[in-house]
Amino acid sequence: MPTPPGRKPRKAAPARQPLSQDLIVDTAIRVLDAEGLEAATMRRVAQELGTGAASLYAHVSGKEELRELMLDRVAGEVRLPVPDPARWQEQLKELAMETHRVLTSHRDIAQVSIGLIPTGSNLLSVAEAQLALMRAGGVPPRIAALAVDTLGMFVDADAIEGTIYSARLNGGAEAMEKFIHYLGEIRDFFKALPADRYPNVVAMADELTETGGDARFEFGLDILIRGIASYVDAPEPS
Amino acid sequence: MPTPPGRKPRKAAPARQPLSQDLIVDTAIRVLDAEGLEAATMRRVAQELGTGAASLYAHVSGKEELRELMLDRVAGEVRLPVPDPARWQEQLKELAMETHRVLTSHRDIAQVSIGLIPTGSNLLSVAEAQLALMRAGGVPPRIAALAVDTLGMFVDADAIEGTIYSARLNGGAEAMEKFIHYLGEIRDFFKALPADRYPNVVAMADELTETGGDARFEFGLDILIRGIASYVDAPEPS
DNA sequence: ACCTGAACACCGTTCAAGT
DNA sequence: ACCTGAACACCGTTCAAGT
Repeated sequence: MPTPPGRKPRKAAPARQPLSQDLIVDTAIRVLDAEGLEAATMRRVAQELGTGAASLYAHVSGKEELRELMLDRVAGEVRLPVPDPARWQEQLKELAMETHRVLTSHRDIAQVSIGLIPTGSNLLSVAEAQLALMRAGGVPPRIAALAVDTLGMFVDADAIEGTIYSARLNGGAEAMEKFIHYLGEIRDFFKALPADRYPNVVAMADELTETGGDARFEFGLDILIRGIASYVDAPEPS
Repeated sequence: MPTPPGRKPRKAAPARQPLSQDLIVDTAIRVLDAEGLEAATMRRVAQELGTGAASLYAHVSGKEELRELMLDRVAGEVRLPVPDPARWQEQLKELAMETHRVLTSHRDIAQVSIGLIPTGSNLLSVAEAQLALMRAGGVPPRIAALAVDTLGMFVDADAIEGTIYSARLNGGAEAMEKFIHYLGEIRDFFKALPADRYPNVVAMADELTETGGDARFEFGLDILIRGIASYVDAPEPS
């Protein structure tokens, strides 16, 4: 069939943007934010871009690399402090909370972070900022290096803990309600346990099933930073 | 064809054990230990049992429940202390290390533990033991409840950290070598970074890429328990 | 160089049918 | 009640073929 007059011969149907690593990561994060990490598959991201999964492999080595690129893009949202040596403990806590906030604002992306040595430029900037704060505060290098790992692990773990249920459910405001309801069921379950085998679990059922909100995270953070600070001008651990 | 004389008419070909939840969990853990969590799929476990995946659904509600049952079975291997109030901090540390040891001896099973509220009987026994130690030591209930969460998170996170690479590789002794080699590459990468943007990462490249072994884990544990102990006979945090 | 369709070797879960 | 095969709707990755 010849093209009828007045109709442009189609070149690229919907004038799609050409593929690029940035575009792929953008799209993957959109899917992540909307439906969680599990939904951000190669095939799904490709479909969102109007192509097939095979096309992504020209820009990304595979699923694992895409996930790491997503995490590093997200890490770019973390606002870094200007070190003030007098306030290093406070600033370290704030940075951990800011990182936690950014991670949890992107569903279960923290899943990618745990057990990953940071190599992306934004992830490295966060690590650099943590190290700078501790060095300014006089924390010995070996302790500071260990503390970066420990703090990162703690932030990741709590971020995962907080998103695992809401990520599994459909998300949205009703997810929170469902979680509260689930916690109530757990509390009743704990209270119904045999008191001779689990006396403390039964007795502390209420305390164990309090959402805590950010309090639990801050509690852990406080004792971690307290511990780090205890090595300032002190001998290293044997 | 009639059955030839002297040959028993086949009833159940290899006289297979009938399916049961225990048998399914046993088999799943065998696959886990041999090839890691990712390999322990419904289909794979069923195949190992000489049947189809659909057959498992009569004994287990799905993949998630199977994983939780696997974790609880593994938790049964944790040796629990007899509380000695005078040594509660030491015993709490030992219990955390024992849990860590058991988890890491089953590949990446810790992945299942993080972000899961314990409901299995063995998991509850571990939590009960932790609570008993802290209560014996005079830790206030609210702090003890928070500390169970925090300690569990920390143990899980470090167990994941330690197994993530070996689990991804084929496992075995050469996995460790490969990991050491990978760490060396990361160290070189850190040292090659622009020193103006990442001065501390460059300067501390060696410290940041030390395997640390169990030292890092113990470091975190020490400061966590130190922090918990600081709430004994002290006012609760606001 | 980049993109594609098709294929390969997998997933978890459901369901009608069998015993 | 328990088990099964087949089907459904997915995965990640590879590869020969196209432009």
